[in-house]
Amino acid sequence: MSVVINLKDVLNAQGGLLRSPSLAEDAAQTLRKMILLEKLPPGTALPERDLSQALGISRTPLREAIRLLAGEGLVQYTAARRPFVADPSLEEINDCLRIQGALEALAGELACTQASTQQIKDIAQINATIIKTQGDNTRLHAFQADMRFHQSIVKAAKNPPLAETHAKYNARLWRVRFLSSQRADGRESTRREHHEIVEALMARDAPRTSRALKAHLITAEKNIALALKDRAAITEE
Amino acid sequence: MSVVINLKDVLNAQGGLLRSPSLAEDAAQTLRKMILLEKLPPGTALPERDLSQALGISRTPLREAIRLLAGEGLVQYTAARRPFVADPSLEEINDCLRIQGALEALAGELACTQASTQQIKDIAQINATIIKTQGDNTRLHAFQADMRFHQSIVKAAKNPPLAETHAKYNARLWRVRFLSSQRADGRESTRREHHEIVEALMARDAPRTSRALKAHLITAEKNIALALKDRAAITEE
DNA sequence: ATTTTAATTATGGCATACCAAAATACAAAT
DNA sequence: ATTTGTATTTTGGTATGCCATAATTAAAAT
Repeated sequence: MSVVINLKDVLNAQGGLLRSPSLAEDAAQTLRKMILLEKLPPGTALPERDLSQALGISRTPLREAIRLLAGEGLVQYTAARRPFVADPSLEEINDCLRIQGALEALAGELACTQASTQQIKDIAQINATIIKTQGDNTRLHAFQADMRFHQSIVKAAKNPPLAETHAKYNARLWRVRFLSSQRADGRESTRREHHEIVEALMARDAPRTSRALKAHLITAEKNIALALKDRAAITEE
Repeated sequence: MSVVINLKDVLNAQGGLLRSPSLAEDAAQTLRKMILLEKLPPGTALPERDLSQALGISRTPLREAIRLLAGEGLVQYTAARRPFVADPSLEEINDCLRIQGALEALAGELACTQASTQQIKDIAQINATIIKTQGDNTRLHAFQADMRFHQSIVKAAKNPPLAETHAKYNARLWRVRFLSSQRADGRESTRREHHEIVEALMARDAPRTSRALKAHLITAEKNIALALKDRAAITEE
């Protein structure tokens, strides 16, 4: 009798409880990160063979991963169906931000009636964390907390399709939002706006929450425009 | 020398200018229609082999088609990753309708500033067509005109990502909206609400347009609930 | 008759091979 | 040197086969 090792058990033992759903989803996650961290800058071609080889998988799941990212708007196709990392114009980014604003405004309204008091407390708690982390030089953590803040509001709306669509636009906007979060400018207005959002939620005042979230997204739009202008100036040096 | 027939030319000659993008997209469109017309009722299993054979293609493009539909929410997966036609609960449908309402309200607002006067005229024209077609016994045409009405508003907003997301929710809601459009009840309120939307657009009054579209979607929500209740009563007979 | 368990089948995930079309490199002509 | 035409290579689309696991059926035990 030969000793048969169950590879899956080994992997599960290694990675704890985190299952590996499929090579395609893993690859999608890997590529997502690479795109957002600009290891794959906007405009980069994504040839199936090279990428699949680089990731150590075959073309089939890699292809599927690319389609997933295309569905999120992170990847586009040329007329000849060649995939490349999306390179959104400022207009397109603003288009997405307006959508995100409308989605979050809806989420805020719904949260006012749907959220449990615990959920609203949690939201306030996350915001408190952001303020505390303010001084840290590790901006990444603060940024991630900010993402969690908005996600928790959407989650509190208890509308799964809304959460799903919101998540897609989040992925699509992650890169530029991270970029903009590096700037110190908007920090104070962000703090104020977050406070207003939390206050409105705690008062369960739907119109006020909606307004606060829309205003917050408009501020984000401005900050991103500034961040991109700075960056363009740096790039052309 | 043998006579080589270029199959693509033959097909293009036959189908006019409509190119056949890929087997996957064709299959997706075919399946979409079958789902919406309930030739594939909610809950139906979608085994890759059977379906691909039925459509005369291999599993690879069929698989891709299914993923596309899953991205639209028309197809879901069991825990064991077996795809089946989505069977949304009334809650989920309402969730989607609220999102659609927020998206269309945004579209209406944007259209007030972005749409050309010609586009607004076109929208009014489409609505006029709907009213004229009112008496026809062929409800399908009226329904399709209604879809065009809403789509043209979204198009006039000149926000491509918005149009894309709106289209996805349209696909997702097509079946129940068609169902609800078969009922005579809401017809008069639909007419009135459409009129208000057109008026608001022509006045380029963004808040009013937004309100009118939101109200319209809430009416749709009510009508769909009634239609589904009727249908449930019929089914259990 | 019901529950357990073992064998069988069905199904999705993945790798691979081939093809047509597009992109590229190269040669020839001007 | 530039352009044009042709050969080569690259690349996405598709078909097919194998594998592991889930679902189903059959058999056995209680």
